Amino acid sequence: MSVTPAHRVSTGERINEQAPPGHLQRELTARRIRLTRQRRVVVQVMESAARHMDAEEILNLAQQIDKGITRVTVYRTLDLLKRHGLIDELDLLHLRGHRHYYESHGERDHIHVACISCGKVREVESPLYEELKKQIASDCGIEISIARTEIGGICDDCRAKS
Amino acid sequence: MSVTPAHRVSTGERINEQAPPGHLQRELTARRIRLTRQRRVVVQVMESAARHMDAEEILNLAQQIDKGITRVTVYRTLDLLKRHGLIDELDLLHLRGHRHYYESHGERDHIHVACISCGKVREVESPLYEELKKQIASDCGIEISIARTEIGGICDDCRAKS
DNA sequence: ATAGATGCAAATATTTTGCCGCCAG
DNA sequence: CTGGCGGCAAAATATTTGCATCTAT
Repeated sequence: MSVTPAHRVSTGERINEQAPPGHLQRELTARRIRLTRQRRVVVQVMESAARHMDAEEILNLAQQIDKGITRVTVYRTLDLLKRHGLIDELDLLHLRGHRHYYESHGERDHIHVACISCGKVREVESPLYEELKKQIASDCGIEISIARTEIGGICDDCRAKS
Repeated sequence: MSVTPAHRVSTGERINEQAPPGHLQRELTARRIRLTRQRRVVVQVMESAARHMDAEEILNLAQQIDKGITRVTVYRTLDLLKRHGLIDELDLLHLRGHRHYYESHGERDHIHVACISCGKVREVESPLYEELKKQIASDCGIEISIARTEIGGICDDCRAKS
């Protein structure tokens, strides 16, 4: 049994390998949630962009598509998506201040592994993690709806340099 | 193999079962860090109080011991302790806004399991978790120094009520 | 038609900083 | 004695809210 590296590093990439395109939009429609022009744009940003964007970045990308989108709408839309469990809110161990990061929620939970020296963030999945969650669910008598794991340390590259 | 419930619920209790008293203070002395009157008080609060306090609560408790402690000093001291890896900073899944919570770091990492309905937070340890961390460390080539897992869901009690 | 969304501006909340006098070592 | 620390006030960030207007369904 081994961890599955997602081979996706968060610095600058803009690829979404996980959720099918239009996933979020379809979820909203299914839930009878009003699809405004602005929500479409924010959702599009969340679907097509890399993970770990903070509200500011999301706003910038959204305004690139449609000037008439305000910060407030971004916050409100993120909150909406969050409440429906469609996106996750992370802090990535507060490595870079107290910003919050958002990412669209894929099928399976993944673990964020960050280097506290260079700031690279990898995402990994592991069967062991799924087992752990099952065990906690049964031992604590809880029906798990959110699970978040963030791990920090020094990566090989950074250790080699020092 | 089974999860070890810590039987410690975070709502209101003020017990520290984990670190020996004076642990933080001794660490600071060992590291040649100046021990001011104010730091002593904040450290005392962190050592003797329950986990999951936000800056506001820490300030209140500190001022109960010593009026002349300001919010700024609390923030600066928390930052100091954080930088030295002596306390952890959590957000507990942002269940109650964007506050940050602090707890003094015990020997072993534990998982925070929160009910998103009633807000209760339990802490559990699990051998499986230790295994998972080892696996990630070797598979990702990283020397882990921080690990944080937060799990949210509906607890039995709340499910029964609805 | 109308419930619910957005925009604007202002309010809140939270955390950080500059500067200067003070104290632990 | 002296370099780091704490207090004060103000700044910088980050997020939320009230209200009037607009729009998706």
